[in-house]
Amino acid sequence: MIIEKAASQLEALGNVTRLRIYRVLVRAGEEGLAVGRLQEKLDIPGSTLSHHLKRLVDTGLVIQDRQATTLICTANYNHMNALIGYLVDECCADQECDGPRTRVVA
Amino acid sequence: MIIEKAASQLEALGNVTRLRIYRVLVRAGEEGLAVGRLQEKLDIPGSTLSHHLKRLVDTGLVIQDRQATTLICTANYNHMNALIGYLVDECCADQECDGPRTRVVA
DNA sequence: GACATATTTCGATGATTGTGGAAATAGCCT
DNA sequence: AGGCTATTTCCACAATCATCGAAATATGTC
Repeated sequence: MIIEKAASQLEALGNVTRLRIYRVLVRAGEEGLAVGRLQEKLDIPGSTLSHHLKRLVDTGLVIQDRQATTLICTANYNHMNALIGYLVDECCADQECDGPRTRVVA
Repeated sequence: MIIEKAASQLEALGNVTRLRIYRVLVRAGEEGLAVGRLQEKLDIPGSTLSHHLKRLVDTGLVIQDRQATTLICTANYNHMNALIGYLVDECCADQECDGPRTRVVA
């Protein structure tokens, strides 16, 4: 994981509208959700939604899969876990650490 | 955790300069690092560093503690863990989930 | 008080972002 | 081809951001 990628992913999540979108997709799980369903759930104009979705897709946090006319969006858990790992993996590397730790479990 | 706070924390981390600052502090552990030491390590103009540090402090991700003329900065692990928890806590709530999971351990 | 060091605030500039309506495109069906 | 639905691209605008030099402030020492 290079820092530019981590930063762009964090920045993608660092906007209320995009974070709402992402959380709905996280809740939706592996089945994902069509763009239209997202739009209904979130009550956002299509152009705005499309714009934000593109940013999430560009960073790899969201995957889109076309099924006929509808686009199914799913949260990419692998990228999310890599990002979280990046944030915590060097915790206290320079120092003794007694604080809480986070780890990714299978 | 309200979504506005999570988003502002993510946005704070979503900038290469601030992420570099934050990671150095994470590595530094509980002892933290003075602003001056950060500046040396990162080779950033003081005004720029101060500006970014302020954003990290405002969101709660970094704590500053004055010791005489120097300001010691430390990463706030509790806030970081709360943020990570917010990102993953509702994973697949609407669906069966076989994907990887993340949890915070003591 | 004078001075030294650490850090922040001010101010200005160019760049990027968020928003959403209108028009365009993509894919399917008959 | 024509029509229908789903989604994106285009465009414009105001708002926010990143950067950093210069000046200001804070805290301690002599």
